[in-house]
Amino acid sequence: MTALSEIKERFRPALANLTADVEAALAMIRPAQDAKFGDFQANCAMSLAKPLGKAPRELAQQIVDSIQLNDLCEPPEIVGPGFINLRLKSDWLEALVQKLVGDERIGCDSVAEPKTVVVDYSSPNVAKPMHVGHLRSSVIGASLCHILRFAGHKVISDNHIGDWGTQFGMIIFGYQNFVDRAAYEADPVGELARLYRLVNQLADYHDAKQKLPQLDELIATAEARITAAEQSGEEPKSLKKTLKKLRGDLDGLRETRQSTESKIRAVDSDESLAALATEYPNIARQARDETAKLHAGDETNRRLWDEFLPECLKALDAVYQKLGVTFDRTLGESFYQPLMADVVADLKSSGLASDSEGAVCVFIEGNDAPFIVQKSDGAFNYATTDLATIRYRVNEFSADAMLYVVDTRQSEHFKLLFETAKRWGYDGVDFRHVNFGTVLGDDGRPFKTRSGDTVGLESLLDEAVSRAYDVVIENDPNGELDEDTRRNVAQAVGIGGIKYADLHHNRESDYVFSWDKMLARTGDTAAYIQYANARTNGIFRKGGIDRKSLRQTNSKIILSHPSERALVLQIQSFGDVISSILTELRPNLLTQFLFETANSFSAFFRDCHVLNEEDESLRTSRLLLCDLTSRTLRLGLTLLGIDAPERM
RNA sequence: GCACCCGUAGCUCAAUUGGAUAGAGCACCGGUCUUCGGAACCGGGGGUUGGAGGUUCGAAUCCUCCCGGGUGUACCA
Repeated sequence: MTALSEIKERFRPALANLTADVEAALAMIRPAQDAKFGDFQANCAMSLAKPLGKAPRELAQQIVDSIQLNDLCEPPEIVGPGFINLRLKSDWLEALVQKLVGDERIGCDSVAEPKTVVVDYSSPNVAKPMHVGHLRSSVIGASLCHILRFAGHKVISDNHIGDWGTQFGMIIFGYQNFVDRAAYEADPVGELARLYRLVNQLADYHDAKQKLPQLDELIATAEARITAAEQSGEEPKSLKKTLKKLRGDLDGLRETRQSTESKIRAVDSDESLAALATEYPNIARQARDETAKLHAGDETNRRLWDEFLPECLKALDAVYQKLGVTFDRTLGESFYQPLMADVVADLKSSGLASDSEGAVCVFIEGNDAPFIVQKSDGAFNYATTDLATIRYRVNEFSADAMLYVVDTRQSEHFKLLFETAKRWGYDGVDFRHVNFGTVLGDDGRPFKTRSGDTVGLESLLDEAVSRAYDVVIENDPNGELDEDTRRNVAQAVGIGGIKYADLHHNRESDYVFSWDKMLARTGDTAAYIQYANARTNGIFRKGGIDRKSLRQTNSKIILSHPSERALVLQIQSFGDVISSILTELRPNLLTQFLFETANSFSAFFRDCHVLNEEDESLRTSRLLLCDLTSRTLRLGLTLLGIDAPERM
């Protein structure tokens, strides 16, 4: 229970008499935006008044009069157009906190109806090393799993890895033609990654060469259009617009041409690459053929796949270990291959899918592009896999809900997927595309290295830890921490910093990646919250106080100072925050809560002495608050997937 | 062309989904310290929420138009 949930229950019967949609009205009872308005505010009177033909303030008074709040709040105030301002009575708040100090869940109730939720996140392609693009999916997905599980749901986290796509054909082809045995023996995954890049580069090269003349043609046409428009005698206003559009197109084409050219130049300027390019003019098709052979059950390719895959998985595991992310299942695309033909046959026989231009498609009205479940060459694609996956998850796990923590750019795919799945019979499943924005560099473009490559995730994590280690040393000039502790703190602060930076942004927006902000010694960072927690630990260490037995004393909580009151008011809202996250799936609500909690603690710590407090009962009460704060911070960080070092 | 998204302080981002005077962090300026842990705390300046209309008790949020930017768009995932 939280104060807010209790207030809502008191309001419920009164509001039920006034509206059919009680939940909507209850949702308008909220924490006060400003402390001067009290602790909570009910904003429902204004919107309810109109349909009832009443004056809002009058209605507010009527609501207040019909509710029993004496024990809970000071007399409510009706202000402005009809706000109802509520302030908790101190003894009620003290009694509430009294329960929290002995409660591992910090007042957060388990959900009444636990659901089976499959969370699909991270999902890298095993053929290429993980990069910064996988960060958000992994971090947000893992955090949502923790939170859903904590709330009482049955959660199955699933890493839907790409282990069957066209990229694998590239590796196989590369391995058969270009492998460096010694390098492969020493570091199989490193060599496979090199082969992938090589084949990809050569394929891109030929593709670029082929496209260049077309591009030049397009550019010429675009230029001609601009000239024509300029001479068309169009009205100035609309001409300006037309020109702007045309010039934008032209710029885009030129940019494409430039990158196309540089791909060609990169190969041409390297003698051995150029030779390979000449030797393998059809490398893209050859790689595709290897993929097709693999899918068709070719023995050699299957054997290679069996050989490569465990190595790739091992490499992924190493990254996940550094990141501190785990999965219940790792069921990749290959796992669903045996089910694919049935899926398509089923869709066809039920009339959902039909042939079009040689491909098997599901058409959803209102969408231009069809949902292609089988390509014209007979191969299946990710749409097919995703449908097979849905069927499997419902059959095997009895999934009630599926969350897909995937880049927002794939929203159309999921729109079509969910719609198709519903028509296919899975309309009882709660599908959610938990979309997120792109990680940008400080130039506002997707985060890349200086040379234009994507940033490898593993090196990113290593750098974070190493930078954090430098900060740890800097902050510990007297060497109070031993080397092991230093390393642990660096790990927690570095990895935690990356995660926190990611999670504290609203997941739907893009954000700019910044080392300085993530690991800053000041501000809204993981380190700030970890530090607040470490400070509370310091108090118990210094006081030689055993926290377990402290909790068992069951001493009375005394709120003698506004900062104490503010701190507990903040902490008791933990359950409200968790329940918001359950519906909105936004971990940034939790980072915000933790930052505010750490802030409130700092104020409390400044204003209220703990160890030096002479009044024994007040001292114990404050120690209990320190313990409660620390447990809240630790639990919150854990739910984000961030470690909370004992000291730092 | 069509569809979707975004534009908030110098910078990076919030804003409980229509609530009261739009908030944080960074940066900048000024302050706190015989430190229960200074990786801390307090104060200050900084805004026509891209622009113009509209809807209503009330708009950053909803509607229309305009300006600026991004993404996706038939067989990659």
